[in-house]
Amino acid sequence: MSAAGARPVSIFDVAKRAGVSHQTVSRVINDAPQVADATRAKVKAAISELGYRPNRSARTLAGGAVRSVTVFTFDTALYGTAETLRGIEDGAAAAGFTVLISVLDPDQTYTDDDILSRLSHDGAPAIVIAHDDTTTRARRILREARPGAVVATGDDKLSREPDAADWLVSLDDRAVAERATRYLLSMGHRTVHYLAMPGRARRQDGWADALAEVGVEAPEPVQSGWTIGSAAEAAAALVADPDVTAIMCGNDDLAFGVLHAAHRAGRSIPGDLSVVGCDDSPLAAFNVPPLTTIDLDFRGVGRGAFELLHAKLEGRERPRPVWRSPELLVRETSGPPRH
Amino acid sequence: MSAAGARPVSIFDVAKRAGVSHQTVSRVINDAPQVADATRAKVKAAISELGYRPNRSARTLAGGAVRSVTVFTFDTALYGTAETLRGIEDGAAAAGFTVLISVLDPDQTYTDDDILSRLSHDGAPAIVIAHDDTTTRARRILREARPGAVVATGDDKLSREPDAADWLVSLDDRAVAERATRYLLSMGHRTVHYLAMPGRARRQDGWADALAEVGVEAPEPVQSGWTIGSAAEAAAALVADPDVTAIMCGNDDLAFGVLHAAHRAGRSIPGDLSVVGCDDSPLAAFNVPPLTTIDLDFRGVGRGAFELLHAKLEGRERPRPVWRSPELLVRETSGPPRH
DNA sequence: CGCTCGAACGTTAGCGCTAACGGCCCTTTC
DNA sequence: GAAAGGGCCGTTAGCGCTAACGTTCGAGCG
Repeated sequence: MSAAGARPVSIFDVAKRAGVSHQTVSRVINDAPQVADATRAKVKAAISELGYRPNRSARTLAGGAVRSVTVFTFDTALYGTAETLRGIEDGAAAAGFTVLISVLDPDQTYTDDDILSRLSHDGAPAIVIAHDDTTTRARRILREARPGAVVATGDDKLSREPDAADWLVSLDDRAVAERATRYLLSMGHRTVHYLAMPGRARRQDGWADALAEVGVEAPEPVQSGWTIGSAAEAAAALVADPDVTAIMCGNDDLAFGVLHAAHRAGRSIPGDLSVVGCDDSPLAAFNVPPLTTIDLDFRGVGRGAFELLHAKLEGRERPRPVWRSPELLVRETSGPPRH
Repeated sequence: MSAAGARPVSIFDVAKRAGVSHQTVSRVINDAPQVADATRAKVKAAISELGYRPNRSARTLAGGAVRSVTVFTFDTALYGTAETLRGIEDGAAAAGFTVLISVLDPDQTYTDDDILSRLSHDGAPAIVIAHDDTTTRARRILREARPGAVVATGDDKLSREPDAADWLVSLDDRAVAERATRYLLSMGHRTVHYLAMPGRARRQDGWADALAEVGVEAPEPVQSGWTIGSAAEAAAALVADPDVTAIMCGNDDLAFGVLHAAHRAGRSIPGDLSVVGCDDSPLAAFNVPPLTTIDLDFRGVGRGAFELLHAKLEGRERPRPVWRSPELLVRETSGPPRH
């Protein structure tokens, strides 16, 4: 244990104590072969006696294996991004990686340089959780600068790019929204309205596709912001309309906003109005009434994103996805229309 | 702009281009005085022409000013910790700091070395968001190793330590819970029950103190986990008891769990049962019915934590707190008891 | 007019680590 | 029994930056 203030113990201190060269110590801490067992044991003993811990900056500088990722996101507090981040952290911790966070303000415009200088060094690996325009732009900038070391999650409009398979880790948001919409249609609703969050274009596509399939013209989607309050406001007119019997929401938070607005408008759930969310956030199952939604494994996606990045860095094959597949959870905010 | 794959531009490349020494470039990027305006301009031009961006690892290694913080937390997805993290990130970004995340698993036991080796280098600064035993332990380990560079938020049992003022950034959780309990008492409830989350001992203290003030013996607090589900389960017996008319919850998530359990038990809110949360999470205002709770400015606390750390690193005075003071928000889950 | 002094730079020496290479010694092989 | 081959370890040279000290040169002074 190095005393506070004193110069931290370095690889040379360990080397002297163990009676070997500093390079041998380096070999031991990097699990390199070519070290005799006896020597290895001696070095490890010296390491723990002195409380030596490698300096990550020095390792990075000296050009060893990469051991950090920078995660770009626009909000660490939203359920989806928070869980994705958590998944990334899980994977990173298991691999001995350090995770750096860089939060991008959606209302700000960043230059290429603004984005790139947030990396710990030129060409450092990054994961972008892209759900809005700002993060999508950041993703493009980063990928241009370092195609081999940047992956992304999310489902913005640009995920349709041809090479997306190479760097995108994502659930099939289109299919997910399509399934939920079909479910509502199957309950007998004439049509389904859509409350859209910023970005996430593919969910909206899925909703539109499901309607097109049965020959129903899609009503104009209603645009909401990311907050519950903005959803309640955006949905006010929708819930006031007695002809509206089913609303599909971009995510659970928006659905809670709709539920709130519906309550204020005096409409009963699910009798007058069916509401379906997306994400299965922690509250969905415990809301009163419990929210019908789709379980999305964001944490798994985050882990998958890290693993893809890790594989790319080590030149390995793309690993197989490891997340749960989405599942429609029918609870108590949806049902057949009354009339 | 450095081409992908090619060696990134260094301070020497800039120096050559500008016709100065590398040290002059260093002075320019560090805003040091002693550089003629004309030279400074020349160097800045070279920097932008070449797309030079300083290597953070090299700067750290060379012993320049500290430019990163490691944040220790046990869950990045919980509302309180997520918002605190966000506040830290805000402050850090403004000061040009890099934020590293280190998530600690509450179910795991870490050695001193496990914790310390998560820092980017020996003695790197850290902020601990301490709400449970694991993070509290981490806080102690880190502070012992580097008292000058570790601050914490949260309100665990150990925040009563004598020197806490020096490193703790925290809301007065005791007063907050006391105020909420007093409010319930003032509505005519004979007593108030408490649903406790892990850690956060001071909130429980505040509740107990409020009861003691009016000479009511505090009922046994009910212990919950962090999840809404665990709260619903833990509160099942409580809500089934018709003598229980008011429950104070450790945070909003627990309150949602109680609301859910109460609904299942067929008790009406707030007629049969008053429920008060704590945190004012985004959903509280939009829940049906809207949740009575206390607004806590976690983001402000996070910013305050970063600013305290920053001040310590630069040897400045402790800055004044900058967060909103807590406020009781009486909404629709609380009221006078029916009988 | 020589001197001091300070502004404005340059030079040198590390920070702690890894890569690359070199050297020693003990086997193995024909 | 000499050559070839490895296993094991040491030496050297950086990575990109900053700290500390040196140097130059012109202004200001008596």
